[in-house]
Order: sequence, then C-alpha cells, then structure tokens
Amino acid sequence: MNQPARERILDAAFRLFYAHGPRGVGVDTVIAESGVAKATLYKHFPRKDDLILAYLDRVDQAWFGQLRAAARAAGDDPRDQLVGMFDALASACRRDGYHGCAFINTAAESDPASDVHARTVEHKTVVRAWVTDLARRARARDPGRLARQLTLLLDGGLSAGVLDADPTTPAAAKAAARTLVETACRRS
Amino acid sequence: MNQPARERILDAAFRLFYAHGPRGVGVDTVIAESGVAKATLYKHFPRKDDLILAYLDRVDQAWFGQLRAAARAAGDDPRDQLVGMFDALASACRRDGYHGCAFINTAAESDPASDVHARTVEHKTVVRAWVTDLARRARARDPGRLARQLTLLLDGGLSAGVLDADPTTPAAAKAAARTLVETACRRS
DNA sequence: AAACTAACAGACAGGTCTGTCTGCTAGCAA
DNA sequence: TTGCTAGCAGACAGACCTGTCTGTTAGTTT
Repeated sequence: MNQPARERILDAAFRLFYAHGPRGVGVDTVIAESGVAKATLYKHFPRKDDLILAYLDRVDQAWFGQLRAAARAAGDDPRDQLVGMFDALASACRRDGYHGCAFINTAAESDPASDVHARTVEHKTVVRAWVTDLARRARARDPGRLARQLTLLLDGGLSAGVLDADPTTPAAAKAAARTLVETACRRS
Repeated sequence: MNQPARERILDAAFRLFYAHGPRGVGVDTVIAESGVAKATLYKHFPRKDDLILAYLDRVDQAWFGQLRAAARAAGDDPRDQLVGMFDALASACRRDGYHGCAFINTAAESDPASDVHARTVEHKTVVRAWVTDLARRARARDPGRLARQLTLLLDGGLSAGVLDADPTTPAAAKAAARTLVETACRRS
C-alpha cells in the first residue's frame, strides 16, 4: 500500500492482464485491485493501450531476464548456453498460474496494425537477435537459422505449457534443442 | 444466401472469430454478417460458447485435414511423412489473413476451466496422438517424445507466422523436424 | 501563508455486450 | 383449413466497457 500509485497499478495490471488477457480485464477492476483512483490511473496511462504496453514492457524485462540468467547459469560454452536457456522454460511452466506467453496471448487478441502487435514483434525480434548472437559465438553454420529453430521450440513450449501440465514437455524441448545445436555446430 | 441458416452462421463466425478472436466479435456482428435473425442464431447456439465450440470443431477438421494431407503427399515412408506435415505449416502461414493457431488464440482468452480450454487440449492431444503413431511407425526410439518435439515446432511455427512474415521460418521448422526425425530414428 | 502536486472518491456519458422476447412471414403436412 | 416449423426483424433489459469530470484531502515547496 505504501508503494507509489504507478507501481501498484502496474502490479495489479500485470497480475490481472496475464491471468485473463488485457481485453478480459476492465479498467475498473485494475482500479479496485490496486486501490487507486480512476483519475490517477488515467493520469499515468491516458489510454488503456498505454497500460497494456507498460505491462508488456514488464513482461519483456522479466522473461528476457530469466532467459539470460538460465543461459548464464549453464556455463561459458555458448553451445551449453543455447541449451541452458530452456531451463527458463521449465521454470516458467512449473510456476503457479502459468498461462503461456503473455506476448503471444496479447497479440492474439489485438489488431495486427496496433502498437501492441508491434511491441510483440519487437520483443520476439530482440530475443531472437540475442539467440542469434549466441549461435554465432557457438560457431553454428547458419546462426540465424539455428536461432529461429530454437525460438520456435521455445514459443512452442510456452504454448504447450498452458494446455498440458505434462512436466516432460520442457525436457523434451531441451533435448530437441541439444540435438539441433549439436547438428548445427558440428564441423563437418 | 441459399445455404441453411446454420451454415451461414458458422461461415461468418469462422471468418470473424479467426480474424478478431471470439471475444473480439459480438453476436450482433455475426448476425449482421450472416444475414440471420438473432433468434435464429440463439436457437442453433443457445450460448455464445456453443458457437465458439462449433467454430473450434470446424477449425479442428480443417487444420488436422491439412496436416494429414501434407503428410500423405510426402510419400509412404513415415519418416518423410513426419517431415512432410510441415508443408501444411508453410501453406498456412502463406495464406492471406493468417492469424496463428485458432486454438491457442482462443484458449489464451478463455478460462482454463472452460469447455473452450478443454476442447483445445483435446485437439492438441488428438494431433499429437496421430503424430506419435507416425513416429512409432517410423521406428523412433521414443515415439512419444519425438511427437512432442515435432508438435512443439509446429505450434511454435504457428505462433511465429503471425508475428513475422519471414517466409524462411516454415522452412527452418521443416529442417529442424528433419534433423530431429533423423536423430530419433537412427539405429545406433 | 499560499500555491502546487499527487492522490482519493465516485458520478456520469455514451457505447457495446449477451441473451430474451414479441410479432410477422412462408412453406409444408395433416 | 389448421397447425407446425424455420426463419426474419428488431425492441429491450441489465450488465459492463472506456474515458471524462467534479470535488476533496494531504503533503511539499516557495
């Protein structure tokens, strides 16, 4: 309660938007949940879309941070890091209230011409660029393609995690990643 | 206009729901687009959810049919079929107005305890069972795991196709599939 | 003390949503 | 003719949506 209003709004929005999708949550609910006046919310976020974008920024920081942390934890070899980032997927799917990739979910309900959609594309692009860089350092034959394949697995895993509590799924994704990395980095 | 009312409703719902998400389309819009009376719609589909479920059934038939057709077109060898089904992904992403996996999109905006969510899980389960069967016939070491990995790639590709018009993505997915199939079916 | 800022509380407008209900028309069967 | 079914047209209720606006309270700066 002692946090500044902006933070309280974002906290509530994060929780509610992720659980029900931005379109499934009314501004009034965010207000009630954050204990903030309506005028205050609209002062910080003039349109609901602004709040959604701020929400996506927060998701971006959190998820990208987890990916990098998982990669770093896997050691110094870039090939291990490419595989290790899939540990972030496993943790995410295990988390209570896991509901898939916030970006994909939000983009699904928004106009392809909207800012929200653009922000999603940007997020995925940044992540893939980072993976591409790792793949380059791992001396993959075609770093861009390997990065694309790994992010496909990642996004697929994020989607599958919602639909199926099967705990072996992230492990299968990780194993597939290892196979792809080894194949792409083998000096033949 | 001469089609029975039920078909006209479903046609309009299919188009509108896929483009904007079921939650993004009002019943009134479906009515206007299908040229049907409101009472008629509610006679065939007492709740909006019933219409959404019918929509998902139609999507299931269409997508699963395309997957099987693509696999069949790849020849008799089950390994080729496992790879060949990715041609359905490429066609789907190329299609105008492509908007990702209708099931994932719909599930993203619906309660995890809802019928809609359950139907999505069912769809993904049925597809994966079919892929598992193919993997078994391909003599994969662990058919269930290979099927899981391939469907992860498939779902990832469906998501990526919305966010990025990059035409090489489906090809990268297919290449990854080939690598995974070859690795899983190699008698070592 | 005066002015300014941030925030709270909540009414309100104008629109959209789902779902119900009343009436009307047309074809078909007994 | 009588009754049944399928459908069209559209009003209506009640809830919920975003965004605006008025007015009040408390703390800080000048």
